[in-house]
Amino acid sequence: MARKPLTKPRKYATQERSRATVDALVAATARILVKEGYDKASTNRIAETAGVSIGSLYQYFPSKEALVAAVVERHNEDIMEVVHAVLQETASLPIGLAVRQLVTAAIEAHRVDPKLHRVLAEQIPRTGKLETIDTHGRQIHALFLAYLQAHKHELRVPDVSLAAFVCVTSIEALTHNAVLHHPEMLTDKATKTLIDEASRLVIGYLQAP
Amino acid sequence: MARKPLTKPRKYATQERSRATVDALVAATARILVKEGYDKASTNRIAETAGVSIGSLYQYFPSKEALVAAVVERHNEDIMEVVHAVLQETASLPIGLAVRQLVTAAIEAHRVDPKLHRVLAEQIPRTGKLETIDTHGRQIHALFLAYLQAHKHELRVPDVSLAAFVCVTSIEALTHNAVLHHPEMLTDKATKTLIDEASRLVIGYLQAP
DNA sequence: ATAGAATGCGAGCTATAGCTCTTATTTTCT
DNA sequence: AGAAAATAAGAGCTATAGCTCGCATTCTAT
Repeated sequence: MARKPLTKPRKYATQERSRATVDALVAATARILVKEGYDKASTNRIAETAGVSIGSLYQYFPSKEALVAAVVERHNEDIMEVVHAVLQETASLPIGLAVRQLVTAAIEAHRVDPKLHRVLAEQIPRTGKLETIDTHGRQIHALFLAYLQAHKHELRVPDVSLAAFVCVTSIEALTHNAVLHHPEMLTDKATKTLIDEASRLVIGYLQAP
Repeated sequence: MARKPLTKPRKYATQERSRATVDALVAATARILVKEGYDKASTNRIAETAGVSIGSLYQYFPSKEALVAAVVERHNEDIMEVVHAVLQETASLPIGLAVRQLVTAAIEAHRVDPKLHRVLAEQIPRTGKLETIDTHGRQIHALFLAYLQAHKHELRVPDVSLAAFVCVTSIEALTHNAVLHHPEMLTDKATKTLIDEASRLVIGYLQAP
């Protein structure tokens, strides 16, 4: 009924031309996701938008899901770049300042491509490959946990790992929610207030008497 | 090409028999969502599982989306029942105790039907009707804001409304995340610790010196 | 220059999703 | 009892999604 590998190996691009194709496909996928939503992002449409034939598309991506996964990964990388940068500068700061930086970074991260972020968060069914792509969540958690452990003496919490979970989850939710569902919080003034409050929340928690 | 309303009005069930049909359909939808995931939940499959013909299905639900929306609403109602109950008992308590109750309620709420909750949160593309069904989020926010306003004298926050946003968002994210992605936090002991920490987080924030 | 690999193409297949419409059954009302 | 309204049934239509496969084109390397 279905012979499996009669077709060519669906492998990574090696020549430059093909890398361009792959890039075009991923870019087109992102564009359509943002402008038209997940439903309209059919593989045919993606190929067409990318100026690539449907056959070529399937040479590099075994499924629509794989395409979306690539977009997610690319977006996560973009975000991690921002976060990483800020956290680096922050490593040696005391908690009071570091947390503030972290919150700021979180907001920055959510501003990288808010529309795409929203689509990825709200419209994409996490199924199959997509199910397991919370990479950057884990990563941030690990980074922040490391920071906390290095500053253990400044803390008053019973369990550092749990504390990291509490902080990261809260900050992420706060910024996510603000950026995606409360545009009124994005004026300069409101953003500042939000940062203040989020920082107060977390710092108070970490250093409570 | 397409004549619009040549068919019967797609209206609400009035007789008892039809109410049963509707219930069966909603229940079947929920069951399939949980057991098979969103993709497998085709209208045909739903009708079959409900023991109802596809024609009858479309007599009451104009689309698959409407069916899912019904499931979401039913689930939200279930959750709001729990939350409402707890918040009622809590209205006159001081913040220290009230927040603890609220956190507990949040966890309870997430335990109503975790599997369904997860599917609804992770697999359902928020599109069309679904886009606007965050009813219960708004509701909880309003309820908690009312509580905070009634206890304004106990607070030390610059903006009560913003404070409500911060608290509700954090608690929701914490419990959501814990219940859905950290089953190890669901032992009795771990849950207690989580409640302690979440409460400390929020109370510290609301009453900071 | 030419073989062989890598890449690109796109007509077209298969499957199924969502949905309509006609016909049959049950309920309600008089 | 019998007419009319409400409800149920399900064969089957339309559309399109995802994807394959044979062939054409372009690269790479000798």
